[in-house]
Amino acid sequence: MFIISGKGTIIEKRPLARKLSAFVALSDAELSVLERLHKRRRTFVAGRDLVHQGQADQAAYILLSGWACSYKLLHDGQRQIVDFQIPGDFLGLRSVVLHVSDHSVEPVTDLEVTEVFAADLFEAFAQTPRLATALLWTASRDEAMVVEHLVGIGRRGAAERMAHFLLELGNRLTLVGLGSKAGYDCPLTQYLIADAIGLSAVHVNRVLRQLREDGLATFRDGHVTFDDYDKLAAFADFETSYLDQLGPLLK
Amino acid sequence: MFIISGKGTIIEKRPLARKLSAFVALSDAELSVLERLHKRRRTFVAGRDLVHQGQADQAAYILLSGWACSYKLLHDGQRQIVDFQIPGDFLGLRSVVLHVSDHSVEPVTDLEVTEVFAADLFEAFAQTPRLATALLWTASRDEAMVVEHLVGIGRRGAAERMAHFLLELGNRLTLVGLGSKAGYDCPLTQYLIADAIGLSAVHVNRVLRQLREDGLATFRDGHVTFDDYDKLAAFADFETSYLDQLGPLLK
DNA sequence: ACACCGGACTGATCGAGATCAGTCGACGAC
DNA sequence: GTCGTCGACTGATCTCGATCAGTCCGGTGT
Repeated sequence: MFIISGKGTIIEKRPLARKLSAFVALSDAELSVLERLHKRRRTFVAGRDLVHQGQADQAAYILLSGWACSYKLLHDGQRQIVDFQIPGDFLGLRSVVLHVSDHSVEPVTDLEVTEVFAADLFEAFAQTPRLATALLWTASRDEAMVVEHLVGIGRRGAAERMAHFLLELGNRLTLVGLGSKAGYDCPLTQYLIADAIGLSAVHVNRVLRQLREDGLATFRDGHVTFDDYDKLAAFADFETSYLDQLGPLLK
Repeated sequence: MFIISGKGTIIEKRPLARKLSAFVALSDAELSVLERLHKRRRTFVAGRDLVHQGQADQAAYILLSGWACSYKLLHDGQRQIVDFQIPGDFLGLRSVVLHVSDHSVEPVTDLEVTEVFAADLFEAFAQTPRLATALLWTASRDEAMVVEHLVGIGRRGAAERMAHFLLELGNRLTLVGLGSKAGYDCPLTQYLIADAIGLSAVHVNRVLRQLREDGLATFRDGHVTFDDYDKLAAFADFETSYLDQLGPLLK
């Protein structure tokens, strides 16, 4: 095990730093402020909620390893998964600002996170405004993703939706070193995907089969393979600009 | 014409101040910083886009009067309206942070706005951090609305979706003095509503008829009437908490 | 006075995806 | 070893909402 001493090592070990570094050249000072947020390490086991809809909570989390999902429950028991979180993502940032969580967060796999209290976060912002801007940028990017998700559910057919979903996840994972244009490991079940893209689990299965038979992508045994990345991207009308746009204030 | 001299008058004339004042007691100093943002008044005519998808722009707008909508276009010409903006709302705030707009904004009616450059906004934030927090709160609330919208399209049936849509708009309009539990004026066409809630215009019409015949709500001649507010809210499973939650840092 | 247009509205038909009702294989508990 | 469970997978049927193809009405321009 290494002691974190240099910039490179931090970026390697901290997916959040790595993600931000893809867009801003953060100074050593800024990286170390970021590093100091990672004080309180916690772990969660798969399936037990971190955050409950309606819960008043004061802490956000930075995801270090594992996958989570944020979702909303309807009165009739249906649920809509709003987004999945992967290493480097924040959990429950909006809950902190709005004081009460409007959604729940559940680990998909076992998780490692660092807990960040609102106060620590605001203090870090005060010390390094560029960091605050970088996080505002992350939040805006998250919102853009939700909007894109909305468009998908509202207007795209099931197969395009699925293709778009797989591509977006791939893109995000690549950014933190967990994926490539060839594919990525993916611990999601077909039920989880169904709840995310607004299909029934049955139909998810059929659509996956279709993508497989058309030679576009394969999802099997916890691994997504892009059989023909470009064809898949064309099929899904996948536009990456909402994902990898630089913040103007960060250049 | 009046000269704005007192707090009451500003709140009356500025829907944004009114909206924020429903959640934070802004001081006279804060209100006047807010007022000073309203320098550059502009008007737009219905139908001509303010912001184009893919456009690099530096200014955001505060809506003073009229309605707008933000939408995304798909390659095949379909569009998904992400949200409608009413007086007191920001237009294109996310575009400023991400540098490039990921969506377009079109006036539904003629508009009066004030144009705010990013620099002015950040300067105002530096002067009064509470104002920055208040706007962060607005942005979070907008995101919560998009999420709720996502849940609606993903999981609610057409009629509930419509009911929820009408109720949410009513709630938002009430906050700026343009609506009540009885109803509100609404310049939207059935085509616009269709593009927003992910239905065809034909089906919007049928669903509106159903709500009318069931004695829940009537939308006719540019006016929405809540015939039975409570029954409608129960039908739509309408939860207001995501709309009127206080920010904890603002109390 | 007439043509034209946009928005509300409607009936008939079609189709994507939900739902129902299963099978099958892997794996952990006892 | 077998029971129970969970996820992947499939065929048959049903249904919600899309699509097609109109009508009707109230402007507005000529």
